[in-house]
Amino acid sequence: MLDPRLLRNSLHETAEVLATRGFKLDVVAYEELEEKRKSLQIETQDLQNERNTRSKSIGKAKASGEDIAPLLAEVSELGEKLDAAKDALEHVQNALNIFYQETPNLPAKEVPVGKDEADNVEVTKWGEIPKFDFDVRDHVDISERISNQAGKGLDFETAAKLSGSRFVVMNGAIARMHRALAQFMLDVHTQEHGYQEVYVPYLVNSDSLYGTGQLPKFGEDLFHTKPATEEGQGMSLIPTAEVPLTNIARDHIFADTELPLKMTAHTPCFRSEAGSYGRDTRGLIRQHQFDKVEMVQLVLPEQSMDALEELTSHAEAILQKLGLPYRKVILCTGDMGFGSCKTYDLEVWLPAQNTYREISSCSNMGDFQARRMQARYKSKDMKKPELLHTLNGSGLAVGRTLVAILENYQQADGSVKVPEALVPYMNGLTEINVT
RNA sequence: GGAGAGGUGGCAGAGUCCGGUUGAAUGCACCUGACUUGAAAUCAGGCGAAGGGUCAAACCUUCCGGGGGUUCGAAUCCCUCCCUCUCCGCCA
Repeated sequence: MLDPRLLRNSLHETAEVLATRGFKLDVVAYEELEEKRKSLQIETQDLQNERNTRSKSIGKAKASGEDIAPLLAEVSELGEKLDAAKDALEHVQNALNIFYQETPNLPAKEVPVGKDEADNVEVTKWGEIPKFDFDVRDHVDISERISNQAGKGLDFETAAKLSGSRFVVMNGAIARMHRALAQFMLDVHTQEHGYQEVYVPYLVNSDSLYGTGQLPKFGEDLFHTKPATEEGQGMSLIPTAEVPLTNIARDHIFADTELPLKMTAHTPCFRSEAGSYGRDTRGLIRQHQFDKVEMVQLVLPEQSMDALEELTSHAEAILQKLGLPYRKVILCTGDMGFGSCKTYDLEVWLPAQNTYREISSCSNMGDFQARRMQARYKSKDMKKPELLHTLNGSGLAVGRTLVAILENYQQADGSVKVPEALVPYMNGLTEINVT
């Protein structure tokens, strides 16, 4: 959520900036509502004031034994007026709330203006793109030749029987490497990057989803145990650990000395991928369920831009340690997520696709989520608590990292080398052989 | 699943039976000042949030888990939902 004052005080400038993200703010409708809100609020408060004053005098009169019947008669129609004013105000306020809730964050000034993915700007490239003197296989082909008694390394057919499309069963050394990757990432972040390891719920309530911005606008991307909009509170499967990790700060006031707070968690993530039926149907790239190691930082406002650079470098460190070539792009205004004011994507090289694919997304959300969550901090010389800033990033998406290793480390005979950094996590195994 | 207790300011904790001047006693924490070489201790004062209003104030409104109701008036009465705790049962 944006600061309401931004819309109230500099509506047109704000609308212009939002337009660079492809968001059309209905300025006329907003102004009309805001004007109504103001007059209705003043009217309502005046009526409430009158009611309060009269009620108090009734109380006094009663206490001193006077007859209160005439006083009661005076107030009789006040209640109806008040109710009408309240209803009208509530109506307008609800309409305004929709504006506030559905308006995305403002991009930082340095974010390149653009329409979509194609306008993202490459910042850096790392690593050598591997050259193969044989026909490269994609991770699905590779994994089919690495099996165990239970089945193929990546078994999509069995998963489809169990659950449906976009699920996977992993077997043997592939499953082992998947597990090893998550352990490795957690160890690096906790031991080298200063993150606190956290275990979180995978089912969350709608307040949490609202806090990080998934609701009310993006509910169809999630799996719900029952409709979250219904009364009675259905819980939803987390689409990312960002949701539980960030909401730890909800309705909390931190001492400034407690910040920055850096947290990391390994969780499964669940996404319905409602809008992507035709895309990435083969392999592990786009699944309804995937594992991810997430990093979240809660920081002082003036530190959040530096923190974004730092957090992104933490995700890069994993790719570098694994020796995976990647590039870092800054997302343009049109491609950024709803709550972000600046986002870097890390894209790993996938030989079989002959292109870079997203493996991490690191965002500074500014105070956007904090305002929704009422996540604040206070220092000794501050009179009032202020909103803190939140950041999050994948460090990394585990499934896609597995894909990248299988494809980048494949050898002519179909075997796959284990990246050096991962060998200790694979019980000393240096190579996964064809079976 | 059964039985009971409870959700109040940064925290702890009164008030709820018998509705009125209670945004809320008290303690802790915190801030300012006095005393002190400094600190501690002591004393005096201050100290919730959101919104409106103002140059700034004054001032006004709302908020005692969420929602609804009764009433001129609700932290206090009624309904409902959520959550926490204790005991019993079941269980990884």
